[in-house]
Amino acid sequence: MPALSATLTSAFFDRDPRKVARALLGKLLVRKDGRSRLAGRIVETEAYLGADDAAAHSAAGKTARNSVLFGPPGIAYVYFIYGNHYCLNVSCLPDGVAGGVLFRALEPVAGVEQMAEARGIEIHGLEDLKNASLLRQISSGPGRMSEALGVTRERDNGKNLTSPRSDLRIVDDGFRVRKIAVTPRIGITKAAADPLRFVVAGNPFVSGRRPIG
DNA sequence: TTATAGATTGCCT
DNA sequence: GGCAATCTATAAT
Repeated sequence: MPALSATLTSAFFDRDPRKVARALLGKLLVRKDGRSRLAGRIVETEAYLGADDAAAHSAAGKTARNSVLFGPPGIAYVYFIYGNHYCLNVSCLPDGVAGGVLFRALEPVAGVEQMAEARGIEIHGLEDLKNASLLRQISSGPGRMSEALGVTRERDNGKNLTSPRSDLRIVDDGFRVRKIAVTPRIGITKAAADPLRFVVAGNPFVSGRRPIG
């Protein structure tokens, strides 16, 4: 990791989820797992606004499940969906105001083989490490990237992502994305037309059939 | 107490 | 392209 890397602070998340979702593109999501370090570059996010967003988990008010979204910024909100998958979000806006950003896809950067193993994908040698379609299966989708990084509700929900000692953090290593595309969000039925999904244009690790841009 | 939909994925045809 | 897997929250009995 370059010398000028910095963990994002709570101030970064203390603003409109649309701004946070856009600004997160190109940052690194880093997991410290014992002696190993797993990292992926964020290439796809979705903004979930508070009270005015029918598709947001916070839309119906505060419950035990979604309380993190109503708390201070920079906290991990992890939920279990369809009986199969975990999805990772980060809370935005000040304590008392709901809002968050869903992480949807990563480009694997470090610990690629361990992430593949967590996904049940076999990687054998340099040949596979260059196999784009194989690498794509590791973390191109919210459930996939959570599995690759070992994210679960039990382990990570409520975790402060802005603490330097956290085993799950978001790091700015100076990388800047070239172009950002904005589209409607994926897999929702309410407020489905709103352009609140942000992707790195042309990046092959974005979820879905083909790259955007 | 029972039913249903859900911020998904992988396997089937 | 269709659909099952399988947990959770919430709505409907």
